[in-house]
Amino acid sequence: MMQSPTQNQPVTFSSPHPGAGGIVSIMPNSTNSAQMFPQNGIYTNVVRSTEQTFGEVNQLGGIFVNGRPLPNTIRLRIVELAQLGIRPCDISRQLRVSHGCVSKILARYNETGSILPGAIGGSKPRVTTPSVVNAIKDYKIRDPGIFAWEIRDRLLSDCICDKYNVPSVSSISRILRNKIGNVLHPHNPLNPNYVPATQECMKEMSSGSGAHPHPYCTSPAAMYTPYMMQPAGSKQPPMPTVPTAPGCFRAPAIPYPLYSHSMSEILGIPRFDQQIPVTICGATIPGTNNHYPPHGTMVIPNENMPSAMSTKMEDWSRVPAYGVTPPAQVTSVNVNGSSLSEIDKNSNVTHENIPPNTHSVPPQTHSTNYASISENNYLTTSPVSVPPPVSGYQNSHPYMSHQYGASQGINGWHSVHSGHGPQRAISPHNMMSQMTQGPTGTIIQISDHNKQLTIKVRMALALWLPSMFIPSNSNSISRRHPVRLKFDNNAPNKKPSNHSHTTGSAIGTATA
DNA sequence: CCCGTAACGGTTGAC
DNA sequence: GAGTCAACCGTTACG
Repeated sequence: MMQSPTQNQPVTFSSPHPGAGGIVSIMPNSTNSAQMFPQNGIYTNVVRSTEQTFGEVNQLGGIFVNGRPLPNTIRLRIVELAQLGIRPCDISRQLRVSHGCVSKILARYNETGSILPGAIGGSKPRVTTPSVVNAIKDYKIRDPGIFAWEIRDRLLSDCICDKYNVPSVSSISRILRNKIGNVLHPHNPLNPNYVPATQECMKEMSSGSGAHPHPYCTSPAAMYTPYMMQPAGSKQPPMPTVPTAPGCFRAPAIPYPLYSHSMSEILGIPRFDQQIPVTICGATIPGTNNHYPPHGTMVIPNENMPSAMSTKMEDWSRVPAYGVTPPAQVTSVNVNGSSLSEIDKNSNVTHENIPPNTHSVPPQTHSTNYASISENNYLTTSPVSVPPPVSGYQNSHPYMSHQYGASQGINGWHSVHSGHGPQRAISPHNMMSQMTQGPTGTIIQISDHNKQLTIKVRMALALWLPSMFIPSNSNSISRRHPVRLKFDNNAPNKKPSNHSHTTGSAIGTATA
């Protein structure tokens, strides 16, 4: 009964597989159709082909990826159901998520207010941040005889560090030995007993010898190396240059450790976790600090956001809907009635390319299918009449990743904004993040017209997520989304098998 | 039966 | 680039 409208069309994937040349186009046929298109939202014959790689079935019949977080949609649904008074055991059964996981997610939510999973991987954050090092340097300059343990005490008493991130005495000693020592050099201007460098010193520096056998080398280059100059061949990127913007409209220089060699930073786009407060004539612009705390709540005020949830929403744009980045993208999707592939042959949607989002879109009823959980907990779909979109946006599936506008751009996973209507540019990179929320969901909108942020529609998730979670109230979907993904209602209404679907689906097909 | 939690095997990313 | 390590994940079993 349910059949994708794209089922008669080739499905184009943007495959990360190098041998695929980046793009894979697959025409559905009798052998791969079950994997490419959901049957009642379920991908049949998928676990068998992909369970070696990812996708397992728990005791409740739910699909999970070992080691990876549940989709945000399910995490949100768990919290929503709990707030409706549904018992955790019932939530567990309904969503086919283990009760331990439900318990953990709810406990985390109650404790932190966040439904997002924690930061996976990586190392502990460094305690010897530039500010701490500078403070230590300052202490040492003011009192050259100060002991490391005294510095440690002062870091605490001056509230530069707390008991959790204060460096150890040995760390302070190492900093003093490796980084602070040259500050006390008599030729260093930071030294209270500063002695101007001699001509010989300057000559030595300009000679390009570059060899600094010890931190008290007379070369000024050595003196300033850790903080002022990057030695030749240093892996540290150079200190960012001061922007050329007018002084009253200028982001402060970012300490160089925040910079990396990522594509987005090469292009000058800050990471979402970068803390870049922007000031205009001395006043900090609210919302321009895109800092993303590990479990923090990034609250973007919006008048449409119910107060009960407004303080609980995070920056969804940064998190893939299933934790793992889908290895394939289906880009032949309908965008506001037009095939995406028609809009952009390269599978990228730019803001400029998206059809205008006119607020004069007449009220219309979509025949878009939205899946729902039936009483017997089988996943079914049914046509749902969707109210006219607010402000002309067309929504995607209510519980697929695009509900939150999550898509992956050059800066990781971004939310999607069609780029119509007034764009409020922000500094430093004209990125705007706006979060709105419907009755059960949230949309983040980010636009970046300076960088012409491209959007790759993750159809693989779009196809899969409806089978992972389905709202009980299809009318409660949020309706603002620039990309409309239509699910035809011609697919056969087939009773799903517990072991017949996983996240693989089109992904495995595309990467095969 | 429900719920909290430790153990387990797995993934991830910084170092 | 591979290895190590410590964080996280969801499932499972136990009390």
